[in-house]
Amino acid sequence: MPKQVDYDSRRRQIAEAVCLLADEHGPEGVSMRDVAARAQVSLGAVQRCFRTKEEMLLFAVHHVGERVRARLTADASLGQVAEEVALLRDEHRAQARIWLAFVAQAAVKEPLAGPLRESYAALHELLVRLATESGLADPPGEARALLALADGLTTHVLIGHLSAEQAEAVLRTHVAGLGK
Amino acid sequence: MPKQVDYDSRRRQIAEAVCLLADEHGPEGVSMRDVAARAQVSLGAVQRCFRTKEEMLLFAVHHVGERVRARLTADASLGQVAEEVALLRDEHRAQARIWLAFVAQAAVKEPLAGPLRESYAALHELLVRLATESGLADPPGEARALLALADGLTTHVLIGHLSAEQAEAVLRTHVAGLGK
DNA sequence: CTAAGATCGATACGATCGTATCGGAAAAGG
DNA sequence: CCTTTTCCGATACGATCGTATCGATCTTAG
Repeated sequence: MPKQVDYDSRRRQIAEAVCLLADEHGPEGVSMRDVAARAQVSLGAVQRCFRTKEEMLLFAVHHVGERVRARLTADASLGQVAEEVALLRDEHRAQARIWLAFVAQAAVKEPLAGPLRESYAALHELLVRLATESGLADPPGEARALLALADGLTTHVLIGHLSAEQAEAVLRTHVAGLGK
Repeated sequence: MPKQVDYDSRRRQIAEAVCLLADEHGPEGVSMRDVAARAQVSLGAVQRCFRTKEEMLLFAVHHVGERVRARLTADASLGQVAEEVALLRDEHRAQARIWLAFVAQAAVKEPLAGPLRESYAALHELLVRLATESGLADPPGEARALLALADGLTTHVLIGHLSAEQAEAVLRTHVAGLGK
């Protein structure tokens, strides 16, 4: 048997390149060739990892979801998690753009929505658990509100409608008011 | 002088076509040719109205913003406006998709962000006025929170993470809690 | 009626896209 | 050593994109 290649690690490597480019031009604006160049592999290599471009994007969405989720389980309080989800810090601005890009794409290209819903469900579950531990009434409702608020604030920061500081203040106020 | 054409009304007609197509394939996925076909004009006519595709998209963003804003000034209460902004009703689902599509595009293509910020600023101002009339403390903050919450909920409905009913419930609960 | 000029729509062009194809390099088993 | 299988990357292909060009057509002022 000849050469064997670790396709899974290569897939991740390519997914990273997809994210970098999606951050710059949006996910529809990334071409297979640019991805290949960014990932330092040939176009053929990308094609061998993913039969089609959509398959590649799908993998990338899932990949991003994993990364965000990984950062969260470490945190403890509702407020910390919310701030983490909101991706307000400068160093997470790129991740926020990627996320928004995929969300918008998913609203129009149904297949992409699957992995996204998965990620949101996981976040929701985490927030429900924390809300329950905090003794809040209606944890599912509070979780939904917090998640939507965080997402909306992130978007408004990306657009430039709010500054990161303003968004953070709004989020903190909301969390502070949760104890009724 | 020969034939004179009302370019402005044609621009609006084309913008409508852009919206219809952006709702189906996203704003990057609409081609000049498809727009022309949808607007029942020739490709040349579109080119004469807008020198470039970006110019056309920019006009379309502004156009959508106007339409949403027009529907709002009629309403009165904070809650009504919020529900209207959230675009939760089925018949506004298309507008919501268009809006999200442009927002995502703007996060990556800076020129598009201008008209969007304009629209958001107008909405913010309206909410601030209503919040002030309701005697709330910190009207700007509450307005920002409400706008972000509505936006986030809309997004989550579009993705399929929440049902319209769940989103509406969250929004109503938040508004109800505004009186402290 | 006629000439001038705005509008028209068809067509051309070059670039870029996703995908398919294919001969050769590389590596492991016989 | 040689065959076999896997991987490689260059190239080809057809479609579609945004944009530019151009002669025909229509409208109106004189």
